[in-house]
Amino acid sequence: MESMSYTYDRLRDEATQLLTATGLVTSEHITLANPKPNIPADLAFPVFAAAKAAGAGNPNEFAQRLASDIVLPENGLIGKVEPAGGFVNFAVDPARYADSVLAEVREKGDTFGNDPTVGADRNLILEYSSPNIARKMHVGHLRSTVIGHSLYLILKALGYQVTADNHLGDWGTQFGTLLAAIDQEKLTPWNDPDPVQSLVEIYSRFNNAARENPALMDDARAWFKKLEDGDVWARETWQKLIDITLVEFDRTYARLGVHFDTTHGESYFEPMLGPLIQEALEKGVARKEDGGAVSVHFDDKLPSCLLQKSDGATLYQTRDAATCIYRWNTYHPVRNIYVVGAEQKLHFQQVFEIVRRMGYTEIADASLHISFGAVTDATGARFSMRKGTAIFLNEVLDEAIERAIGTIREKVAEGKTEITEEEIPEVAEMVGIGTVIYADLYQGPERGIKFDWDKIMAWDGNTSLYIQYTHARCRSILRKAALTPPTPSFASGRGGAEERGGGEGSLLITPEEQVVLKQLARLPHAVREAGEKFLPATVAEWTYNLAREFARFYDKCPVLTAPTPELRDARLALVSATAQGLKNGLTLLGIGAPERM
RNA sequence: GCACCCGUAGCUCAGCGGAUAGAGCAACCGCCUUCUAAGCGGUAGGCCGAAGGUUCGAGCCCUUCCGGGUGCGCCA
Repeated sequence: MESMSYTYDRLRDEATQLLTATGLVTSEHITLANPKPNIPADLAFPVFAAAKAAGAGNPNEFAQRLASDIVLPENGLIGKVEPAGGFVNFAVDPARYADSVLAEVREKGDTFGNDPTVGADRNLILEYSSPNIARKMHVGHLRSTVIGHSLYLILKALGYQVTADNHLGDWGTQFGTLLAAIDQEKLTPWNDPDPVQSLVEIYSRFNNAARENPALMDDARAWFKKLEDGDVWARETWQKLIDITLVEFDRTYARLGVHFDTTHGESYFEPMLGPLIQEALEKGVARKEDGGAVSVHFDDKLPSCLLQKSDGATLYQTRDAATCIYRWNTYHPVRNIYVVGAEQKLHFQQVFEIVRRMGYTEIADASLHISFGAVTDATGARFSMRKGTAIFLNEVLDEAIERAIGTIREKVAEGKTEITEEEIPEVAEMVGIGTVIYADLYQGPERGIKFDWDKIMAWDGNTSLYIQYTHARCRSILRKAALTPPTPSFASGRGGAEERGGGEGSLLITPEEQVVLKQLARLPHAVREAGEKFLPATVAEWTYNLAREFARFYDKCPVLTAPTPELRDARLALVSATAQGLKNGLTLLGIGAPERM
């Protein structure tokens, strides 16, 4: 499939071609940089490496020679070439660039920024969220869910056939704990008013008791073994625990707008575990220890781990290795991605290495752990379900929506918004939940997050609310413009203006207008980069910057009352394109773009 | 002890080996008779944890150290 070419791509290609056409540099020495904001150019070519390769002594002179040898084509996107120190700087032709960008945003609409040629329909597995059954989702689950879902949207926009998998924690000794407690105390949590809360309490009560009396844990381990062995009561009870928990999880996912294609819990892979251990033993990857446990040793690079406990039960590593191989056999993905906390880095290194040693090198190479730092409280302490310090995800969402409703009502009282009473609940949800999502996505994932209500609900500056507000302002202008009769040039799109000897872009020449256009043009680049780095923050940053540049334009350049009808139309086109860009950026983050707020 | 992540403005963070290191928050000063002031402009704020090295050029790459976090078989 031929790669997709946006205006910004053509700008870069044009610069590269102009440089190579001089015969002084070859494409291998060309890397284009973004000039610093104080430099009046849009693309820069640092000549140092090329000058060296060409045997030119002085980079400054080489840059001057290059610039003077370049012949600009008549209708190209580049309008000016200038040497500056060891750089050759390219500036766009404002009118032609503006026309091209506006046209492509108008043409692509909701798909502006997408590039399906990157993924080219290849399969990709993306695992995220993966909460444990019989627990409530707390703020710690937010990161995997939100980062994962945004990556899902971004990778789909890049043309991958993405399978989103919610790898539910529905297996393991923790279920032995619950079964032991339910059995001992003859409990029926599924009949309680808040069944999942009951499970959380049962689990914590049992663990507390087990610390006093370690023999209880033996009972728990025994019950998990029974579950694995297919004990009827254990299986039925376990299924009930899953069912009652999923009801609650699904409600949370619906609020967040998060989607999954499959929800194979760990238990799904359980039938594959025996054969997997057998295969690992036969291939000499694992070995049986004296106590009966099956272990894997990795030279001195990685600490060793277990595939089977001495009582015959399996572990997390066993199930993940089986999952990995299953995914290879089922999907043959080019990437197998896990969005899981940083504390599991070693775990995934071990799993991928086990799989590699078993001969599944393709899936080992394709597998990737996208890790993120832990969420802690303001003092840096981790949230603990046991100590009752955990903040539940639904609480956070409720609080965010409450605050959004409060603020919207204030604006209604001040007469600052056209929002209707009926629209408030929907918009408050978009705004409140968007705020929570954005607070996680705007920064890179490696750092930990200190959970702070005021910060997560912050409503100034780099927040989703600012972006949504900017979008609503765009839409407001466009609504008002529709109330007055459009002039012919706007009604016929770019055609009318071009007949007058220049597109609407030729009128958008103020710095404020140009900066918005140039930022708009970069969305495809930002989306591709986000996909390459698996980093939604790239898209968040682009979207925020577009909103910021537009806010400056909004302040300086009247649209509806522009000096001439032609300029009004040209600016309306810019407003429309900006609204589209903001919406597309927010959408890729999993955040809604309200019409009014 | 070993491994990985982080260390950039008072706080939270951006910064593909390139030009004078950037945003937001907080602080201070301005701007609503004009498209939503949830906004815009301005001021102030920095030995980019430290020291060596590589390079024409280092916040970015290498080495060592310091500080914080996380993880190191019968939990997940």
